[in-house]
Amino acid sequence: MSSPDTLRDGNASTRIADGLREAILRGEYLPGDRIIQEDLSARYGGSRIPVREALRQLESDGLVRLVANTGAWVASLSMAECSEVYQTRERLEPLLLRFSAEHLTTETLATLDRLAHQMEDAPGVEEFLELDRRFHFATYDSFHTHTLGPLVTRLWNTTQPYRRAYTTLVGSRNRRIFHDEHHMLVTALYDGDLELAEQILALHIRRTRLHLERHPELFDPTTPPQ
Amino acid sequence: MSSPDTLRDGNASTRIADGLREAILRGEYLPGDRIIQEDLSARYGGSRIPVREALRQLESDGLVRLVANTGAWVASLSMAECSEVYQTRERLEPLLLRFSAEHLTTETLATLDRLAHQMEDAPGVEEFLELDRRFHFATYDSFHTHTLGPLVTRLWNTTQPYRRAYTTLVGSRNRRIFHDEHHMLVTALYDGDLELAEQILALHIRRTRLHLERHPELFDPTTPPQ
DNA sequence: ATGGGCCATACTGTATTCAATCGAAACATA
DNA sequence: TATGTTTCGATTGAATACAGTATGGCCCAT
Repeated sequence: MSSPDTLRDGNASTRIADGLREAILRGEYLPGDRIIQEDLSARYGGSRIPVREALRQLESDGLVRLVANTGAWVASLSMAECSEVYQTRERLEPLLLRFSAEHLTTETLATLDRLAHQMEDAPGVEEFLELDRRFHFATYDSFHTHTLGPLVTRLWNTTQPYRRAYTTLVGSRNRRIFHDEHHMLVTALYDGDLELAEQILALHIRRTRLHLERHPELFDPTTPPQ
Repeated sequence: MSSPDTLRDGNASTRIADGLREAILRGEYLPGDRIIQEDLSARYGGSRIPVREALRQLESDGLVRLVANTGAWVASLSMAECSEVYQTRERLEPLLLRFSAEHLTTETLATLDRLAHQMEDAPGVEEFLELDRRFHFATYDSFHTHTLGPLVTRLWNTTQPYRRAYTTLVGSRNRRIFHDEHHMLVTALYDGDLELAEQILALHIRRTRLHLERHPELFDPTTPPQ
């Protein structure tokens, strides 16, 4: 859905925002890490002005927390907040899936099937996460959206560190049902049964949330300071 | 949900972003209007630096469209995009209502009832829009959310100009059912029937969307230039 | 007239510079 | 020792100044 490290847009702030976003998603920065403007200037080149604009952007994206006159941190979620995001996804993504599925081509279906199988052999956490993301976004890509697509992307982004932490923690245990759900989703899409596809996806997201909720130790314990 | 013209945060960019956001919501700027950085500097004081940061913020909020090296415009929606927002709301707001309704107090219920009745006597478009917004956000306010509340606020904000245009166009025709739905919602909340309340709200949003879709002339006809 | 190319102008993008603020460590005091 | 206070360094916030880019109008050729 997003083309990474494309140097699109001449301007530096977009380049920096994209770079930092990818770095956060890659896990290069962790939730709670302090972000120093000067460091980003040095890393991406340029002065602090475009860095500041980039940070504003990422704040609105929910990836960075800014406090006036104090600094910036990589956003962190409490378990309740993460659950909220997942419950939001549970309502939104089935709708996006429905929109997109109406325009699904056989090539895309083949791709989905391939991705679902590749995931079963994913050697490590990073490959697993990457393939999972590509799988789901492939189911959404057939519909050109203005609001829903970016919204869903945002919800995936803010929770990415916790998916990584969880996947790292539990290894490949419990993955069987995860893969099965993917295959069931592909089958439902293949059959053109959108109602069923929506339900499978909702359950898939819900089950993942319930698994995450079994591990409060992964999350920020602090009550967000309002 | 947001406290307007509170001079919170010492920093200028937040102040400017809040000011411009409110101005757009008040209809002082219309979709498609060009925004000149220097004008905002003059209007809100300060240099262009915080103005630029504010514009980045509002871009992520979906209220402003930025094109590199070219300029900024108040965001405009095609009818399809507006419909998409409404369909998104149709899925999200019932969830938020459910979360919030669990903590609803009798005072809030009384407020809701009062707002629903006040709306019936709203003398003009602005009062009507304002009361409608206050009514719905009052149903959501009892739950302190991290993601869902701001998301819903955002969806309301981006479609605000079109609600205003529609309301202005049709006057007070067809409003009866609108008020009835509000009263039904209050009753369902009063009875503690969350399932029903969710359904009423979803239908309320859906019916509004269908009404809007009868007036394509209100929307931006252009295909967004990618 | 009409279409294409060139230039001026207005605006945006960014670097440099200085001012304001926060937080932590050192110090004083009870 | 515990607690309040002061100072100082690090970092953020913002203004000015300059560089880069797009756009609209003008001129000229057809």
